[in-house]
Amino acid sequence: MIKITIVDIANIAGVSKSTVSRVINKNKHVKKETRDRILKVIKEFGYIPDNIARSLITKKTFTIGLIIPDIVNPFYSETSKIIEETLRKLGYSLIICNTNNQSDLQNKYMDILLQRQVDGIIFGSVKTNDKNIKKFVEQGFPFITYHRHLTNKNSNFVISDDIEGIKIAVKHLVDLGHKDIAYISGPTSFSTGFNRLKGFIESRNSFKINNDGSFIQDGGFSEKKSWLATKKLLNSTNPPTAIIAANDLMAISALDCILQHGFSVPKDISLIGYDNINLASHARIQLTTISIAKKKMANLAAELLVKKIMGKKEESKKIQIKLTPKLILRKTTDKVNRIK
Amino acid sequence: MIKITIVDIANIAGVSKSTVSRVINKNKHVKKETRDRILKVIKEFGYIPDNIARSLITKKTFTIGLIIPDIVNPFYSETSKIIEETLRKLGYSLIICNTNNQSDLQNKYMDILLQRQVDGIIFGSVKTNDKNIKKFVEQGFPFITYHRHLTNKNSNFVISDDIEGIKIAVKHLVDLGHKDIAYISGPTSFSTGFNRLKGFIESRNSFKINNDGSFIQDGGFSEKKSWLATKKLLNSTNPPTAIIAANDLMAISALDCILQHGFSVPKDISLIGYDNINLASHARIQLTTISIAKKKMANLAAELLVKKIMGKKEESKKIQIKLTPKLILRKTTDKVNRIK
DNA sequence: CTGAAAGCGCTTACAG
DNA sequence: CTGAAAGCGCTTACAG
Repeated sequence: MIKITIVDIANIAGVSKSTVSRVINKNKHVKKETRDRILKVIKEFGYIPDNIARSLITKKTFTIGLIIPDIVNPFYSETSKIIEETLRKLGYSLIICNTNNQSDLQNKYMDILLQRQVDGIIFGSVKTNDKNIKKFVEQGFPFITYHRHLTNKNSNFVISDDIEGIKIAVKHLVDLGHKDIAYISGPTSFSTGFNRLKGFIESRNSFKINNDGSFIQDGGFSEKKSWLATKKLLNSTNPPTAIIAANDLMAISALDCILQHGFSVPKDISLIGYDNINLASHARIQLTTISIAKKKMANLAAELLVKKIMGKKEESKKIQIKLTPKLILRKTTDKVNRIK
Repeated sequence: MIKITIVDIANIAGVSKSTVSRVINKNKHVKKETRDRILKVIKEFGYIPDNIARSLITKKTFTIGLIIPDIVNPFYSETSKIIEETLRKLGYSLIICNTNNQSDLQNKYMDILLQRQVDGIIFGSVKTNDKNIKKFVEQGFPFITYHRHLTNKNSNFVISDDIEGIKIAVKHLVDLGHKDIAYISGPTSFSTGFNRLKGFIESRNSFKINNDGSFIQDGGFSEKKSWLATKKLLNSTNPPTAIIAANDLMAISALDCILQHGFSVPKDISLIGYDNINLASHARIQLTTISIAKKKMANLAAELLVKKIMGKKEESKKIQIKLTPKLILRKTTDKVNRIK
């Protein structure tokens, strides 16, 4: 199949390629008859302008890169879908990159995306102190993070208020009479892990409940680590009556561990997750969790980044949005029940 | 930030841009000293060749489009991840497109991808008779389908043997003494739906078990429809003792329905899914299912498409691969137990 | 309202 | 081993 170009269309329609270009770009200054004639030829020959050639001049590729840890993680597949949909409606395509939380891979992806001249990058996961991404801030390269943020004062982000989220969870358990509440944390190198832990410590102090150091266990945002952390909590001399996990996957893994050890949820142990992934509401899971407005978050991240790229004046200032999380009550929390 | 180009590098290194180009493209015919000098300048100034300009000449974008129904469906997120990883290692980027099974959206995406000059397209979902995609076959545009195939004799695909898969499921239930086996089917406009149903009918006949017409219910590959189909089966005068669902999400939805109706699995009703998604193995699900070699499938689809694009002679022939599925025994099937 | 010319940042024969 | 020239398929001032 021979490629048909703007010159072919111009020749057939008996005009110059400049005029054809004007028609393609919906420029007003073309006589109606000329425009109609050209449009007809374009349709007849199924001409599609070459975006590569266009991009070379306009310096716009209408492509955005999305860098996330893992598309298999439901949180990221759900938000990716919203981002992709939002971007498509705005005329952009999405290049997807899974880093598996490896920073060398993330750096490689950043290079690849820059070489491909993407118009901007959305990060679904950043370490709070990521040096390479921080460079972007100085260079003025358009990017935004969602879910997690950088410490950098001028970075753009759309996140959920993670400190507040854990406070809501602790308050719920305290209201149910729990005083021995354990927390399975995520890595504090991420703002999510850091802020959620911060929220736990702060509210534990303000409620004056048991602040046993062993009640804080590292789950590394990993199902396996969470399982092991839970086991440790269950086998301790003073096991907690409630557990909060820093995300749902860890909570569900904790649930698995608790059941396998012969305990019952919520009778023996109350459990709260975080994120409200689809799986959390399944009939056999019914996990009480903290919901973050992930659709809104994803949608805003995509929309605001595009506005920034398009250079709307109002959007040239920094984007820093914090959405409010809320408690989703299901079947894994109940009044404290001290068997011992 | 001013963009640094090949001309800048050439000037600084005191050579022509042709020579710089040769170095970038790892062309042998450059004197070692010259090469080293240029490489040094490139590194010093952080020069990154512009892929857009390159693509305009080479007609290669090293970009592949992936068209799938829904990245949130675990089957597609898991296979997408493998595809993305495989492609990255081969130097390609992935543009992702969610169609939600809407054919107009699929057509729109095909136009977008063509305009962006992708080197090829991977389809994770095709209707067996899709006319627009069939056109690609005639035009010789490089593409491959995985999981589902077109009827077209010359199309490229990597699939799992779906007829065989259901036969394995039926045989397992028959071995457990089941004679009243229901089937919740997917749309037959997809090869998966068609072949799995075909497998069910064929093996039901060959085993000479109850071939009641009402035992085949349409679940449309939808959780909601599956739930309703299951309800219908449970409320019938002669309910089945076992149910096979054409995919795991439908099976898990069926499980939910069965439990909510006060029946027990597998005591009252045995249940088999299809696909073996991660969720199927969860402690609270434990779904017996048919596993398809999805990682291998995704990996092969990506690898073979790239080979085809690179024009290796051996790969210029059509790619038609059928992988063998297998039974994954868990906790949702048991010997028949006729309570009535 | 329309066209000729320059140019985007590269690669690729063609010479030497 | 290296350079000058042409060209990929467009857009964009500049003229008229």
